[in-house]
Amino acid sequence: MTLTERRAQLLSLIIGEYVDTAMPVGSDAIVRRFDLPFSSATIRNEMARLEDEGYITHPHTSAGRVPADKGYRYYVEALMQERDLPSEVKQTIRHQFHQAGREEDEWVHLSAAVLARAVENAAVVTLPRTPESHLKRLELVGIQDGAALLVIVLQQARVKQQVLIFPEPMDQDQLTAIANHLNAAFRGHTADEIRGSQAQLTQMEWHVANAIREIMSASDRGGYDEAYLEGVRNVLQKPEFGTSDKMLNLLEVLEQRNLTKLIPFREISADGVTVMIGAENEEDAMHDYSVVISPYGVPGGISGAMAVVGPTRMRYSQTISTVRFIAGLMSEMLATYYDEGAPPRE
Amino acid sequence: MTLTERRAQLLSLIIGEYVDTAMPVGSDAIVRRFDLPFSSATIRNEMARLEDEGYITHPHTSAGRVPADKGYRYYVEALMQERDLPSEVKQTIRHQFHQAGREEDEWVHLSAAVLARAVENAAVVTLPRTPESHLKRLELVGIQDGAALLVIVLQQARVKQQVLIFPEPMDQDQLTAIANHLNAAFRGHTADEIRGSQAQLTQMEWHVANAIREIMSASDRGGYDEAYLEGVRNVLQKPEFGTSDKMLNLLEVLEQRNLTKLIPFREISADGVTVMIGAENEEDAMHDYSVVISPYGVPGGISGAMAVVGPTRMRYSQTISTVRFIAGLMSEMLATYYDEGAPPRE
DNA sequence: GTTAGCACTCGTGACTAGAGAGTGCTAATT
DNA sequence: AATTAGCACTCTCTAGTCACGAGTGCTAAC
Repeated sequence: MTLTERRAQLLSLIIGEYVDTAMPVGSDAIVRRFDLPFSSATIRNEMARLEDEGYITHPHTSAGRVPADKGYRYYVEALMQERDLPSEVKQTIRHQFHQAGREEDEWVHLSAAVLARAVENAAVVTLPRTPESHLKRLELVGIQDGAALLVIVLQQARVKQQVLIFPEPMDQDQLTAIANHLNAAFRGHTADEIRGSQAQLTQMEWHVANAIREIMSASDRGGYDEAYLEGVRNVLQKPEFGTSDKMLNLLEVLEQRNLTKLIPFREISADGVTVMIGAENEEDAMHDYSVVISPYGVPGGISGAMAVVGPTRMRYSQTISTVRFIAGLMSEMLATYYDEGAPPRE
Repeated sequence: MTLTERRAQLLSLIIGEYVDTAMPVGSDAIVRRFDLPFSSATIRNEMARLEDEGYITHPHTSAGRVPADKGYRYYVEALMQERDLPSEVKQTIRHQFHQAGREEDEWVHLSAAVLARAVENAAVVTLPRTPESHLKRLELVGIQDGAALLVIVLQQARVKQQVLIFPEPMDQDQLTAIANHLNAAFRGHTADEIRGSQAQLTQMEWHVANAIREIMSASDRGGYDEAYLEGVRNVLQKPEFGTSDKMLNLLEVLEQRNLTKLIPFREISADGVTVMIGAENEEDAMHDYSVVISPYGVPGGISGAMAVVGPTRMRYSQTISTVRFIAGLMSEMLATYYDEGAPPRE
């Protein structure tokens, strides 16, 4: 399924030109533009062959050629050379990144914004999740007579909180006592272990333990369901969309944040960047869009995914490099702070 | 500056019709549509007067009339009757709300989504903020040799976290000692009080205290800067925007989340709903949009704002009712959990 | 294998004409 | 004085026509 050298070259030129201009490229135009040592007729013949084999198409007779999904695919696999990002760009991105605030959510949000800006498309970054969370510490702080704030710290520096309502008034000393007892009983445990625990608990303690279990389970389940989305505007600006229905479809899917459906997070290879082009994506609404997606995180530990979504007409090389770079940065940051190894049982 | 009874009626009809159809309404059309006891010529005369006085305009000669900002303003002030939401609608909204999760951020996010859906426009909800935060409790949990997670609980059940890097390895006992000391010294204090404190601190303790101060100050400053935005799609769907520049302008402003600029959060009246119509908003990008905005929260305590953004052609009555209702719900929820009264100094 | 030549196809933009919706004005009517 | 009928006028919108240009596909010659 390989192309002759010349056809490959030609495909590459067509894609390059089309990506830049968003206009179908004709045989004549391309000969003049690149000073090819062939006539336009030759190019036409070659184009016809490329079309026969499905790499490019025609919007209609007598328009130029437009790359098809298969053409982009071949380009990404065989023709494109992924070059490193220019160091100024890297520097800029690093700089934007170091303005990150203190919370993990903020990093995720920021990385989505930076990515979207860098590739001029929409970017989606999921919250990272841990393989299975272990309880590190819990705290109960009274806020009203019958209510307390439950704060739990999980392995990998994740903090969760919830307001608990008690059936009867509790003072801070009682709360502290409960917290101490539960800390002693459950430190280092997973949600499942807490469920199966034989520890002797008062009714109140049991109430709290229940809440803890729920929060931890939710945290284990969660992850790819929630994500930050940035740069929708970039996509809408592209000339190929004139408030068309396609665009609204995309928006609909993107906005409901049901991204797991939309973007094949599951299919991503464990390392490196995956590209899905147009109809390769099962979701109908995505048939005119490509997704460039990469996992990030610490091997065997905390991990998430980030993706770029844009029209199939996309600068794949640059996009892939950028996603790779930002995923790397994010992984670094997480590693620095959260690489804890096996959870201790103190 | 009041209108005659009939002109007011007419204005009301024009607005009603235009809001529904998005098309300029003509004298003839309106007579037939509503079986008015006048001829279209009479209506034309009245329309001409309304136009002279600035309540409606002409896109061009020989098109029907379109309400002007001033017309909408008059409508909102004098003509519109705000009716209570149908109880099914209320019930639906309440139901969606009660699926809210555990964290305050989630409530805010959810309320934006629910609001956007209910009014079929974009919705913005700021994170609520407290007047001035008091430290309630802090916790240090080691995560690596030289790093610990600082968790601080503020008055009103706000939890903040940050990873702290120490210049030298610390074990959990040392961390706990620091936390205990600082808890004793600073419980109930504000950021300023911590800054001015005379407490004797070791170098490490001082390091931590600094971080606390910073986090608290940031939390006091913050608030209106960050917000959740939902339902952009609803606005883009409206017939009046065909990927026009106006739309992209709006998107640009909305997406950068620099909402304080965009929406006059400062001008909102302490209670009740404020409406800004078209050019009443100082921001140029907003001249074709109206904003319906309401504060929410606990009087004298935690508070934020929520707003609906849509084209000036908007169902003001329904929008106002909905915003009022959802702001009320949100306030209730906050009050239930966070109404602590004056901060205790234990 | 490459190229020149040529007929053919479509989309685009400019122009025109007619229909439709609406206005504004005037003069007649109530 | 308010209302109405009548009418000329304006402007948009749509469809139709036309010429142009970019492009293709094919054939025959190099």
